[in-house]
Amino acid sequence: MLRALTLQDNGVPIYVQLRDQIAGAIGRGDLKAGARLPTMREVAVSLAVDLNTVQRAYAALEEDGLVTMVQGRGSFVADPAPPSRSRSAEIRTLAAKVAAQAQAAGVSLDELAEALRHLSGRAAP
Amino acid sequence: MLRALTLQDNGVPIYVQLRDQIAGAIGRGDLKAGARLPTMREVAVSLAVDLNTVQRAYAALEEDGLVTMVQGRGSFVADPAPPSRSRSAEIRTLAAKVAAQAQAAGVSLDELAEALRHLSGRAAP
DNA sequence: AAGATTGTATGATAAGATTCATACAATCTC
DNA sequence: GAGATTGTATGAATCTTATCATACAATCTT
Repeated sequence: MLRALTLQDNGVPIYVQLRDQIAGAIGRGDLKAGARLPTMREVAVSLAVDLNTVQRAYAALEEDGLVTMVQGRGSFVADPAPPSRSRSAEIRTLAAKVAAQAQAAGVSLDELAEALRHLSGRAAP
Repeated sequence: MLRALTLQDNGVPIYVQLRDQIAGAIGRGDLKAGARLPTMREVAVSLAVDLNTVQRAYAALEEDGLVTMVQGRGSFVADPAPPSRSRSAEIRTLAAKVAAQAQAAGVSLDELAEALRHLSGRAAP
């Protein structure tokens, strides 16, 4: 289940906030493959935001291969990971995304890398 | 010392990225109270960004009471040290979040950690 | 005092983001 | 098939971001 979307008045464009929050929910597993996303209109109304703005966020998610939209049905978490992409490219993409999160949180990449290695059970080299 | 500032093409306004990165550096202790910030012009030139944009980021930081600017002298970290609360806990939270994303993407934590190290190693000046 | 450095300011311009209003198209339910 | 739901699309208006060019003011160095 998708935790309630929230908007902050911190200069980050609304559609970026929506895109990142939903992408996070998908990556985190809160929204599993095939799960239905809230309707664009639902999001627009609940957040008092324009339908076009929500559409932009959803379109960006589709662009990233995270969701698929079907007219008349709704929007769903995409089933497969993009197959045409090489694995190393996927890793780089994830790393770039994560790097942005880390910077926003004021965490250096080295700090995060170390914390991840710690989580994985191995000690740093 | 302030770690190299970087910009990402992810829809977040440049001045917001600069503001958040510098605020993070201050909160993290990379920039201690009284320390001098890089010149607005230095930042503008090194990142190929307009002086006005950098000024906007700095003005936002001054608005938040994080830095003070003195004409002719430079910009400095404000004296009242910002409350850096439980930093290691923040890092662990971020790491857990990111770990979930990596797992959803089929990327091992070690692979991601290495990719992050790579990103951090070739940071632009 | 002179020159260089640094922050401050402005006005024009272009691109991006957001809203409003409205309409159409595909899908589902009855 | 009729009606409701949902995604798709457009065009205008407004505000925000970012750039460019230029200039001024305070401070420091010499």
